[in-house]
Amino acid sequence: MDDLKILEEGGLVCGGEGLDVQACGMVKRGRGRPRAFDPDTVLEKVLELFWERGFAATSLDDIAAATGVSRPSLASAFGDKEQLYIKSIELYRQRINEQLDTVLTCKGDGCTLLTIVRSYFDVMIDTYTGHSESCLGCAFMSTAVNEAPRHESIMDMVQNAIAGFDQRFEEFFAGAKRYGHLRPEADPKVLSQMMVGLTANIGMRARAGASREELRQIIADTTAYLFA
Amino acid sequence: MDDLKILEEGGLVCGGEGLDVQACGMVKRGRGRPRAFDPDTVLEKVLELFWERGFAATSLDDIAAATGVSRPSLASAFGDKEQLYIKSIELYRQRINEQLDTVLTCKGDGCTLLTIVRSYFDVMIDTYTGHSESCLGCAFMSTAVNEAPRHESIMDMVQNAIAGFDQRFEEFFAGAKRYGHLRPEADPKVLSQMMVGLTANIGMRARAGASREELRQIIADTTAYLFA
DNA sequence: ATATTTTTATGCGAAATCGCAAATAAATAT
DNA sequence: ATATTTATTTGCGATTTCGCATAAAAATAT
Repeated sequence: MDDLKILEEGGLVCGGEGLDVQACGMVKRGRGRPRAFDPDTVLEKVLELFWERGFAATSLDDIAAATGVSRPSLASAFGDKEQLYIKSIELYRQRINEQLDTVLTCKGDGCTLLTIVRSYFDVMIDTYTGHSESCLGCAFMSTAVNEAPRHESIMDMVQNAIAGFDQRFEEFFAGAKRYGHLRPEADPKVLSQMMVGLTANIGMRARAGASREELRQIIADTTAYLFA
Repeated sequence: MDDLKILEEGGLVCGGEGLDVQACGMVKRGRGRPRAFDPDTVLEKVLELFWERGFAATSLDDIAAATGVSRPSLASAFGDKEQLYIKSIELYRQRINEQLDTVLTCKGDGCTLLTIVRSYFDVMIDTYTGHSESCLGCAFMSTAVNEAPRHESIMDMVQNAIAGFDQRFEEFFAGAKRYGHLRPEADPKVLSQMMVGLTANIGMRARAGASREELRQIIADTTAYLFA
């Protein structure tokens, strides 16, 4: 039964009428009335709202209005407000992690540490400035960190995310060092902290209205200093 | 009349009974009933609440309960919730700025760039971890930045604070360079960004529960890398 | 067809939240 | 003393907010 639920949640929405279940892909629809919305699409919209307004200032009514999904339906699909928030931020995190997979690897020709690091920051700057009219910045730093002291589950998620970033950068620099792209005296842990620091810096500035160009300039200068 | 108000707000509370007005200092009390509370003391408590819970999750009732000052009195003394928040954060900012005055200067003997920078971070780490049972971090980064997109006045304050920090660090490093404490090829602007980045890094980690020792270690390593 | 299962729609209720207004209290000015 | 000024107290009212409970709807299973 739980297995079925997992399949449902992960799956796409089938057309419905005369469509063969097999042709539709993995999903064997369960018993009752089907969802009228796609959870991932809704979660995307939810993330947008929480990202801009923060957790506390976003009401479930706001979310219901923006998604067209009623509060009880939201609750039954995602749990209470805190769980909904966490699921939406996990979506954010997952999306960033996928981009990091793409960006934080050496792709053969003309690929230096500096170019990799800069392509990472390109991704982050786009994320921080690209999704809305208003200044969003980093959803983690700008909204989750705010709530951490009073919400244990959010605190756990934040700690987890930070640890994940740390590990990822450390492995990246350790690899770079192994392949001789890094001076032998450079410490992967220290460079990781620098990366997180620069990321935090531009994340904060982005939410305070800094332009993409401004942020790019900061990154151009600081990465040149650290990695050129 | 406006002058008088300013004097009141800035001044100390006089004992009241047989005390000579002159002996009490600058304050000539106005006409009506005197305040039953000291605005600065109240603002201190208000800051504490906002700092821990954030702006949106802190109600005026919470504040009234914690300070013993009724909501209408708070409103008449400080304005609405947003203004109250801003005034409490300005207190935070002012206190940090005073500490920066103390810390960001060369005090003669055995004073290197590294020791100055580290004493700066000592101050910040104490600020971020020292004021409460719970993990507070940086009041700006953790709470104000969250609200910036939806509150113009808070956005202005955040931009102002960031610009102030930038300027301060730039002047500091420019001075250090003038006196030969810095390699000629080092750029004050770049180092300023590094400082802000490291500050943002530990501010975020502090709110996520990082211990003082953990933060000190990060700072010891990164500052050694940058300034040793 | 009928029963079962799951989702949706509607609405209630209790609590919180904030601004405001009226009455009271405590000081100074004349 | 009396008037004036400013703060405090008390409480109302409108709105928001969230969880929950009940009824209707839409699918599948038998």
